[in-house]
Amino acid sequence: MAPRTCSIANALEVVGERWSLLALREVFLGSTRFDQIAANTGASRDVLTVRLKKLVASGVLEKHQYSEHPPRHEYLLTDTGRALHNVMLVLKEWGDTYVTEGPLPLVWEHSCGAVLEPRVVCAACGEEATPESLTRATELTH
Amino acid sequence: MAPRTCSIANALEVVGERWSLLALREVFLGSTRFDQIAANTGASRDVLTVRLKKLVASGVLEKHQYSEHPPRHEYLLTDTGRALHNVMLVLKEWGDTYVTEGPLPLVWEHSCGAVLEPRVVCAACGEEATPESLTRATELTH
DNA sequence: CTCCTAAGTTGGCTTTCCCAACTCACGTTA
DNA sequence: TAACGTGAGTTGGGAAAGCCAACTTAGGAG
Repeated sequence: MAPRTCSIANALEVVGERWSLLALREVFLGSTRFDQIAANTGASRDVLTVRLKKLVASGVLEKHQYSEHPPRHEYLLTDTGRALHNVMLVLKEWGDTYVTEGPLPLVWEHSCGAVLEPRVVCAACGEEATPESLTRATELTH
Repeated sequence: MAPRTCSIANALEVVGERWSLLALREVFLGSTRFDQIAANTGASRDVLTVRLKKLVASGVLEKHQYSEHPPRHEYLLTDTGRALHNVMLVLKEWGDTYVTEGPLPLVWEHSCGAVLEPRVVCAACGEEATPESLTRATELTH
């Protein structure tokens, strides 16, 4: 049988390879240049080249020349890329809670003044979206 | 310089390899047996064996024997694993919006009656957590 | 001139991945 | 009791991807 098609698989097709999300993390944190991204992620330069090319081709990042003499570029988030911020927040929260030991290496403060603890809620009612509160609205064969 | 330590990297250390999240998706969807997971993800059986072992070792899944004669097992989510539901929802939402073309292959309905559109909000104030609404509460060297 | 930086490229080696076929323990069917 | 089916992996061999360090190229800076 053919594997299930779903948007999780599709999303991972774009950002699921090693180093892709970490490269994006760096851009979110303001390290937009190749050497910074390489140093801060630990990715090897050749792989990083391929990842960045793919992220640009997928419309997640764009390569922007910020100096002509000498030619220098930086990688910037597109709207599509900025939308991944959610993913990183939630993944970070899971890592904070279940994986990272000791003090958290990165903490965000929300504009309300509180340390950010992200919650995933239903846009319609504002209640938390738990596994139990969801039912499948499309039938799947399997 | 040493790469940045962060919970995103730590999380990806556990669930960032190819097939890990898709295997978890299957368990969330109720396909808890090896052959089902293999068929529905498309992962090769040897790699899937390694991934499932790692997820069990990491405390994300547990292997439960549901029949003694014949010996049969299924993979069940631990609390740690269930907490990844958020990640999948948000990743799926991103894939739905920016990657998947045509009709969405999987749609959830929330208990409030609406089709689920997940939003990531600050637990303290309930407002959406956007990149602009956040400031770093810890200093990082780089 | 020589040195330095940014942004990759290249070569060589190692590790993973993929696929199909095989195993093994048990049931079931005839 | 022999043949067949099923779940859950194992195994072998080739293809692809990843890692590392060194090299390149284009342009300042001293």
